[in-house]
Amino acid sequence: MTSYNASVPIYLQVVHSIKEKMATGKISPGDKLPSGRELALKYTINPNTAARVYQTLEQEQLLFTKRGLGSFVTEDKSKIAAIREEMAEGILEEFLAGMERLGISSDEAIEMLKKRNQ
Amino acid sequence: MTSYNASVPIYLQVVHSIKEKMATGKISPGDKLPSGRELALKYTINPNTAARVYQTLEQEQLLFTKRGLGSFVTEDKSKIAAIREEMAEGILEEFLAGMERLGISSDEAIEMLKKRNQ
Amino acid sequence: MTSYNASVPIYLQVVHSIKEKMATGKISPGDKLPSGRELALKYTINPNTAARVYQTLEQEQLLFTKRGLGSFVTEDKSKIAAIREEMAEGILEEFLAGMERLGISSDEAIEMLKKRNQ
Amino acid sequence: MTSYNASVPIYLQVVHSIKEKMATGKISPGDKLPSGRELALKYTINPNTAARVYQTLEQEQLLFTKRGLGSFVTEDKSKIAAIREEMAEGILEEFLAGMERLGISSDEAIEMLKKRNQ
DNA sequence: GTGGTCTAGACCACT
DNA sequence: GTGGTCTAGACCACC
Repeated sequence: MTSYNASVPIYLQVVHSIKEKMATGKISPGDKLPSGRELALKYTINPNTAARVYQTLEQEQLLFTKRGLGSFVTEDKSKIAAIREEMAEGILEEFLAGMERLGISSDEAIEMLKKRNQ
Repeated sequence: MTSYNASVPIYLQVVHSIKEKMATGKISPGDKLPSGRELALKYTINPNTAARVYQTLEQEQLLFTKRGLGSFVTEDKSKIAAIREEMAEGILEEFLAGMERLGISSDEAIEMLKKRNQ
Repeated sequence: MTSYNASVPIYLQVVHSIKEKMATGKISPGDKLPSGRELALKYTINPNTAARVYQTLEQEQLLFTKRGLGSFVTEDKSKIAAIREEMAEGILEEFLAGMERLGISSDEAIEMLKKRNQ
Repeated sequence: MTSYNASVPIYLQVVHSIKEKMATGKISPGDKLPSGRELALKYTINPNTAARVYQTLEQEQLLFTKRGLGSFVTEDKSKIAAIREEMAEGILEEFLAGMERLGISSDEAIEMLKKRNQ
């Protein structure tokens, strides 16, 4: 997590942070995730909040829990690919929205990118 | 009372918000800005923090202040144009950085944009 | 408590005093400046006012600040040379202005200086 | 009086201000000066302080008082000329002192003046 | 320890 | 009314 944003619930911030680690390969399919208590310490959040983080990720089938063993990143690589695309999509949206706020069209934005990339 | 917020300082957030209004033409050269006290009320910040906002913008020569009259957007349109470019640049940077974090190159990012734009 | 003093703001007085030390070589490029709290004690001003002093000098790129370490005189000697000239210029202006108020021209003022210097 | 300086007694500041008016011809030999009470109002000082101002100027024979009529600028033009020189001398001293603080000699200072005067 | 930010409230100068 | 300055005291982040 880079910067704290007051309007987004903490548990979603942590969810996002973990998704990013999955999407970027910092954690891989099958990897064990820290325990709820560890997560709570790491992000200095309430254990209940930590539990909610894993609960949310589990609902999205991005991790599975083995009773007594802990939580693990899903083995389903397509899921991982999906969140990667989803995050890319989000970044793209944000980019276009920011540009539009400045009155810059998608086409112009693409031109700027190309120029910069030369 | 309100606990300190770690992320981007409030005064810079407000500075950014005003810059955006300048860059997008929502406020124009010569326009009077709200008084420090009004700004403080509008953003529910302390008058001193509001003062710091205008102080920062004045240092960047984006506004000028007439004692006892208020603060006004600079008449220098080139300054306004400059911040528009600067902000676009910033958004662009952030976009590329986010994409890179996902392991997506500039070229790929441009392709994604094009596809989306069709 | 201490009643407000109308003349030159304290923080600018201190700024000037530090600039003079830079210009005269009493403090050199890279030197560590006293901490904000020390400065506050030294000049018996509020820590916030002391902070403003360094903040002002930093904006003029005459010092740089390392978080948690302190503030240091800029390594850029040209900046130092520039303020020396700037201060000399200011003194010169004040001199000529004072003489003019007495109805003494620049030429006459130079003559007086020469005479005195013999 | 332009700027308030805490270290100089108020009555001397006012004395200086009046001397300047004499030296620059804003008030002329024989002119009537404001009454003590008027002076006190004008500079928002205590009437006793105002009295001390005139007392000081009278000691220097720069003004004389006619009982029941008020205070008047001395008719002795040489006195006026003297304070003009005295003030010029003071400005000159201050100039050289300031330059010396910057490590600039009298000769160099004169050179700077000449250059500027071209 | 360092600097950075924020609040609360005061007084002043200018118009 | 406006902005400008200053104080007092708090909390946070970095080292």
